[in-house]
Amino acid sequence: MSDDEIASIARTVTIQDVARLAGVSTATVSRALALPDRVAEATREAVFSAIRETGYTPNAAARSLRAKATRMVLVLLPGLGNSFFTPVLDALEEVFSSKGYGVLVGYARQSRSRETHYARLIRGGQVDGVLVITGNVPRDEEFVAIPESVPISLMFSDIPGTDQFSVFDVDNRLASATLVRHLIAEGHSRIAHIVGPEGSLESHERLAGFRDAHAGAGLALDESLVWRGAGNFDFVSGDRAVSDYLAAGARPTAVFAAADEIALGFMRGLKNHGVSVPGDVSVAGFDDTEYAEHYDPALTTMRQPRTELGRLAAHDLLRRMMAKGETLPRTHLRLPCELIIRESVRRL
Amino acid sequence: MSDDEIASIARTVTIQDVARLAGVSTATVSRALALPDRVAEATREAVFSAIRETGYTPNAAARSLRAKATRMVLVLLPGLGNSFFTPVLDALEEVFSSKGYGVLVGYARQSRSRETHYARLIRGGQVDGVLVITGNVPRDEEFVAIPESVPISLMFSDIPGTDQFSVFDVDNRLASATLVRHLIAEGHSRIAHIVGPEGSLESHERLAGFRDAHAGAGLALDESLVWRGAGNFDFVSGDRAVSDYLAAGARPTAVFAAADEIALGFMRGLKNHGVSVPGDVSVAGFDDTEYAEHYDPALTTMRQPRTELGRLAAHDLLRRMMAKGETLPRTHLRLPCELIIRESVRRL
DNA sequence: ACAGTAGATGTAATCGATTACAAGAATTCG
DNA sequence: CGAATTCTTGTAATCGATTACATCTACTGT
Repeated sequence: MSDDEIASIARTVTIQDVARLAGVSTATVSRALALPDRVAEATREAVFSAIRETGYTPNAAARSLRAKATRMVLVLLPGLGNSFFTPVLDALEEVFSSKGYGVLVGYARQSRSRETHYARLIRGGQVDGVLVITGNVPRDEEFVAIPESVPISLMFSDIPGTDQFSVFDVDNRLASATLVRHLIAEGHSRIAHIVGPEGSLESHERLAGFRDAHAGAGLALDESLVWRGAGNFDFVSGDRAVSDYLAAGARPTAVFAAADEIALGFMRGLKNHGVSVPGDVSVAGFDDTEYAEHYDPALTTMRQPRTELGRLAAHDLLRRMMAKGETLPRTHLRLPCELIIRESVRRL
Repeated sequence: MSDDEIASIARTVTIQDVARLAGVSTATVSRALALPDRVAEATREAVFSAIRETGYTPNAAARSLRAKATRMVLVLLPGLGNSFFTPVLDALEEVFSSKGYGVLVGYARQSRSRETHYARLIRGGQVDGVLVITGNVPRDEEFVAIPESVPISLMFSDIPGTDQFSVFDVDNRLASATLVRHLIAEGHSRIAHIVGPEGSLESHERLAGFRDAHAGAGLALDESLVWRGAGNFDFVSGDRAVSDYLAAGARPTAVFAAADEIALGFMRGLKNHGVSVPGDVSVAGFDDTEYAEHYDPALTTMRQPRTELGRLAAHDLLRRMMAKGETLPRTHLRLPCELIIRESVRRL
């Protein structure tokens, strides 16, 4: 006990202190830690005992400086507001921390200074790798390019026109079409779509899939049933779409929202106007977030394999970070989505 | 453009490169950056121009080594499964990143190796401060004490018997009693409580508040209406409590769940058995997470000021980290909760 | 018994930025 | 005009760990 107490009060313990106590050089201490079988049994024990006695922990900054690696990855999210991201972050933390990497989170909300902050982090060598989730790669005020030595991967959204980054996503267009085809198969022919936020590639792709399904079924698409104006993948945007529904001349029998949160907000708003789901109108979402299953009514949706994609992206990034020097060819992994049928869609 | 390209391809730029290009010493470059008015106008411009040309960004590890500070804070959460934490993390990231600090997230799920990992991070000087949200301070395999030089604050849950850390929380007992008093005021006298996970201080306090309210109102408490067995603050635990409800001899007219997620899971489970809320039974939660408002029926609950508590805790930690050397007296901040009345509780 | 080899350990350079100290240049003032 | 003061800049030590290289010891085989 007194040992521990001393250790916690004394000035930070360095490798010098350990070396002195063990009666060896700092090189030997370092080796005992990094390559235990390259030091003699007795020495090793002396070193470990000294380490225990002093409570020594190597200084990360010194190690990083020498090794040119920080064992940190930066995960950039658009914010945590949407529960879509939580299992992703969960999976990432799981994999990275199990390999001894720290996970730095950054929210890439629309803020210039914040973007600069994160660009600096990357260019300052503070992180060994970056995962950009549904967003853009940060640039600093001088728009200086990110060094290629730091591997960057994108998740859930590609950046068109670049071949520079690895991508882990799903085929939003195909998944969207599959879902809408299901609605059609259930007997719906007047289907509306609450489009996701403008400027988002996923929104665009899902809308394309919505059109594909109509075309594939030889169904005419009423353009007045394409409801734009969602500011985000959130409740509020869904709630706002209620007015589109109420204003529609001939009301749709089914509504496909570009995301679960939008669908939930929409259904809640509908309820306030006495419209029942799926009695009066069927509703489907996209993502299969945790709340989709537990909402009342439980939501029919497309499941994105978020946890799996997170794990795979993490392992891929790990591989790249290890491959010091050579740059591996970019990975583009697309995992299939799965149609989850629940209560919010009724057969006509 | 060619400049940027060269900068991104060349080996990492150091202060030496900038000094050489600007025709000054590294000391001058460093000063131009840190104390601009201590270098001559002309020199400063030469330095900045060289920095721009090379795309130089100071190496964080080198700076940390010298400065003995990393400008990183560690935020330990029990996991992100519960949406309770997202606004907290949001607020923390907001404050810290605006002050140039990076936020490292760690999930303190029950895992020995993970705990060791984070304890090492702290002891290795990799972070300047720590925020432990609803959990314990990590210890490594040797249980060596955390150095006192790293400020640590706790959020939402105190660790009884310690005076070592600052705490930012609410009076769970009082808030719980207030909520239950509201139920009583609405005419309920048979009230059940779905107790939170065992071993959690908040669970314990909320149960105490539940009892206080009964005692205060001179109401006898039927111990068979204290439902334990929740594994966590989650849907599943709420769903599990449905069997307690169904098995109850004389059914309660209101149920107070120790957390919103539990309440939501409980209501969803009830629905599957044809029990309606608030028609057949009233339900109240605790926390006021985002979904409480948007659920159907919208949930009556106690709001914890999560964002505000997050901001205040962040600023306090920032102050402590700046105060290099002296240790400031610990802060214990309690913010009041607010009763949010919605649809899930019916007047009897 | 001795050259050759393997094993263990120490010496010192190195990573990149910061900063105390020194020194030189420019300015002020009596 | 010379001394004192202020500005500006450079030199070199420093932060703590890693590692190439050198050195020394202890075996091995003939």
